[in-house]
Amino acid sequence: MQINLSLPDFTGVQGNTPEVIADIIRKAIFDGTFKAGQPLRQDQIAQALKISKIPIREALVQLKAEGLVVFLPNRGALVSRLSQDEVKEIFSMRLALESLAVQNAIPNFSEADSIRAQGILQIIEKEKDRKAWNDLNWEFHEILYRPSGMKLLLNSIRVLHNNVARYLIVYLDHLSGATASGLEHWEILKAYQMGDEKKAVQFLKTHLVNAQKCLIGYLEKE
Amino acid sequence: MQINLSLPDFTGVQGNTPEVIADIIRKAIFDGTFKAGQPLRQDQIAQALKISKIPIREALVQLKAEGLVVFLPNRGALVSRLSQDEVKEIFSMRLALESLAVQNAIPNFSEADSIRAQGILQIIEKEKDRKAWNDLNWEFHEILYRPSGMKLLLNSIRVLHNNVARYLIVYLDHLSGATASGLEHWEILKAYQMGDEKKAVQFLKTHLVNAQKCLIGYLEKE
DNA sequence: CGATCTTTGATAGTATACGATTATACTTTT
DNA sequence: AAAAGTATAATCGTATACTATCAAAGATCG
Repeated sequence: MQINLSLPDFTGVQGNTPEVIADIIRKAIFDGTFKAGQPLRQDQIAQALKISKIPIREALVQLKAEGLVVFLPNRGALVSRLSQDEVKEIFSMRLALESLAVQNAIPNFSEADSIRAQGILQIIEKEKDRKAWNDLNWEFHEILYRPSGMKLLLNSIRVLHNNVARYLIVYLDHLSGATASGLEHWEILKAYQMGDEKKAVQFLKTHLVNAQKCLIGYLEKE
Repeated sequence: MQINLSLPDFTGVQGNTPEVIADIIRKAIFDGTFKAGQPLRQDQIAQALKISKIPIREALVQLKAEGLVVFLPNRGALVSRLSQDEVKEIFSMRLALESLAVQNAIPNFSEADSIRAQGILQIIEKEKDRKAWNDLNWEFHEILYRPSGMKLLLNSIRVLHNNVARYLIVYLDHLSGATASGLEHWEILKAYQMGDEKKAVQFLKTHLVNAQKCLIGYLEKE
């Protein structure tokens, strides 16, 4: 069976192939091309991208390490499913790590950062497309954390964020919660502008707890 | 050139091959067979293990995701080096995540856990071999964190721990610091036994800060 | 008619082979 | 003799080809 699998035409893109492939598959998981629990057929992806399986496999191993994919023995890779407990765990970890980032970022948070963050918050309110909304959402949070200068930390946060964001993008009508989320964003930003670590962490916590509730609620209905 | 690379003879071991290979290479990095900065020649490892390169590469990708290995374009994989900033970052992340684990573990910490932990602390004091010492050290910490029931968290902690532990094992005369470390271990355990989260976290912090000092001191001499 | 065995197709996993890139050693030229 | 250029070797990265494994459909037997 030849499933019509549309993946971006990648012709001699920069950088090493497995990384590029991993990006493509990661995005496909985000936009719902690959749904949770779905098998990722190596031959099929290889055909769609017009390359061999080897770099695909390496990309899948990378995604496995990020938690987006699981391997079953002799049955290949699937898009991972999160249990409720795992979701709670991820949000707990995010809170711990993002609080750390906030504390280290605020002292270095510049006027330029502040302006960029405001700009994003203004755009995001009007954004209807879920995927684009999520990209902007991450961009905002990245502006908050990057001034910490902690690259490893930022990367870990990104991985955790991705793991829950993909559900919010694909499965939820998040736009209902988006306005609340937007208010929380402004609160966090205000705390940043006042250099108030404690408040920033506190609003971050509210923000994460609400997102968690939203996702857990969905998982319960399943 | 045929380097005499001795890796364990792996003959039809259980589980999927790349994982097993990753274990072998990981251990080789810990015991100094592969030193920081050293290139990991795929053909060479493949020969030593009597398999092809493909599973080796997948193992290396896995280790890359764990931060133990970096890939340079067309130059293959190297054992990664940590900068001072990265070391500090890792210890900060460890503190954040291990504190979280402590808080979630203490309510579920059983009498059996307590006895096992004591046993390990008694053995570890007499252990001279660095590698064995480290294994016991991790085993102790795992007993402290596992009752949290948070598997993803535990895994993240393990990865971070590994990243700094390999320096402590291979490059440092850690036995000088081992006695201090031993005392800190007992303090943490006592706090656990009393169910005192705050104290446990506090002693954990001391423990990590001291380990960090030790490692930073070494890196400065380099 | 139902349960178990067998066969067959699909897919994962691995080895081999090859092209591309980079490092090294040697030669040549100034 | 030093520098530059070229040839050679080593190694990475990927494609192709093969084998092992699993799942499902059909066949055989009770």
